[in-house]
Amino acid sequence: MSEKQKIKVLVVDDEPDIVEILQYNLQREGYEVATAEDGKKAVKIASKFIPDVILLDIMMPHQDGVETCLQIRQIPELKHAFIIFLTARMEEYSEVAAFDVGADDYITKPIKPRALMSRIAALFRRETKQNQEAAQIKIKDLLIDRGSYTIDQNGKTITLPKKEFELLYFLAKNPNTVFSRDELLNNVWGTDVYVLARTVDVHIRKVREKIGEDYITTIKGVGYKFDSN
Amino acid sequence: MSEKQKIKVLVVDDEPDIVEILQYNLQREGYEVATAEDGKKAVKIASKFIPDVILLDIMMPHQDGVETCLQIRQIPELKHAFIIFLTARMEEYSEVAAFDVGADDYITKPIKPRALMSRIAALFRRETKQNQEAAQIKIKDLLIDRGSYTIDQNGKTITLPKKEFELLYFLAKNPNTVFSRDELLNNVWGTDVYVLARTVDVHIRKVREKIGEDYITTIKGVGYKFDSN
DNA sequence: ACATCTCCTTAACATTTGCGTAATAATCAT
DNA sequence: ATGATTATTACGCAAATGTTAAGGAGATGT
Repeated sequence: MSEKQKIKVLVVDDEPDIVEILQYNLQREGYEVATAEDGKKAVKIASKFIPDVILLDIMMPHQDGVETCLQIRQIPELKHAFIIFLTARMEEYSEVAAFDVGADDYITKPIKPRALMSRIAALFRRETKQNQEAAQIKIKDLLIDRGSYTIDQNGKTITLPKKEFELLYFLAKNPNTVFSRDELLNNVWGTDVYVLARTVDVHIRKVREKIGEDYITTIKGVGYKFDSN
Repeated sequence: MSEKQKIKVLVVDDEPDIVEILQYNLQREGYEVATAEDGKKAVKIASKFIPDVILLDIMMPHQDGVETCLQIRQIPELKHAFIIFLTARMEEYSEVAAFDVGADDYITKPIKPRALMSRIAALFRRETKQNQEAAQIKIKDLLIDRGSYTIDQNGKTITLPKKEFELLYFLAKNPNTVFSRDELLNNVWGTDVYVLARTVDVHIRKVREKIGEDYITTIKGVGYKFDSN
């Protein structure tokens, strides 16, 4: 799967200055940003934009952040979005029935962009792999181990660069199945990169060079497959 | 779930934001709450308040959570109170140190209120202690010892600063597993510390400088791993 | 409380590596 | 044999990492 999927952030604040600062900083960090200037618009936009993170000002005209948060949580796709409240002062904490309605965090103004950015980034850091299953593929005399990014071949350890490893991993995961170059590009490189199909050939060659010629078969006019026989 | 007598919780943290979040949520759940902003005040308040549960930040100025925990355990009435450490960093002070001084559980920040609430509730249903983890790791020609924060390499003693030690310890604890910089930040620095990912590189280099180049391998585009071969 | 020292983080610069492309050679199908 | 497809090689570039240095915050010692 492509890792380049942008994380989507919705910024909701009635002060244009703050929205702008946050938007600028978030976009610079590579997030996809939408904005709303009040609660009602926020709900509307959120239901279509489906953000991963929502920065929500508590004090807003017409409809405050708490009410807005409640409504957003009604939307099934947003049940597990991160909602971070922005609050001017802690006294407003009396209004903070915030956590009743499912806020995940809150930040007091004035907002320090840098700190906020790291905080959001931290939300999406992958959890430790400790609990994660060791993704290994055993096929023929190869042990392809995703955890260590290495291949064991009869006791010999082979290290492959990222693309080569992922190419082999994908083919080995679906043995005896032919994939066209385009299919391989989609599955290994991702759908959002534009690369010549011939690039696959080069990577196939490098993999063969390192593990040997007896694994990946060429089907002329079609593509490549990992052969388990 | 209403008890005849309210369960008393003492919250100790130097960050007012966190204290408030916890206080608010705890009170909403029907707990009686007291707070303290540092370790010394915590001991003082605890001796009068006699809480059933103590939420204790590990990192605090002047007097840290471990020392505070020790002192609290001296108080006869609090011998059997539940003490839960709040820690930003998984590896901080090692769980060993924490459980040595009588902690019952620990929770890593950022704190998700709802999760914490159910965990506290769970404390009163069953008493479960986490498994202790090894204080020493033997791998290759290294003996990594948490207690002394030192590494023995063929009889030679190497002393590492905290961050470098924690980094090496974490990698060595999960050998042959690649961790991205973000994962390392999460597990060694913690989730609420705002640091550039490249900081990891610098620490990796310093560790390599001290123990040699033959332990930590770089997987370009992925991260680092401790290699046990 | 003050001065000192250590370590952490960042920034700047150097280096390396892997990726993608293109050019050329080999192979296959008809 | 010939056109088409794939194999192989080499190379430039961009991105990732390595490396060094400096500033500052917190800890430590006096």
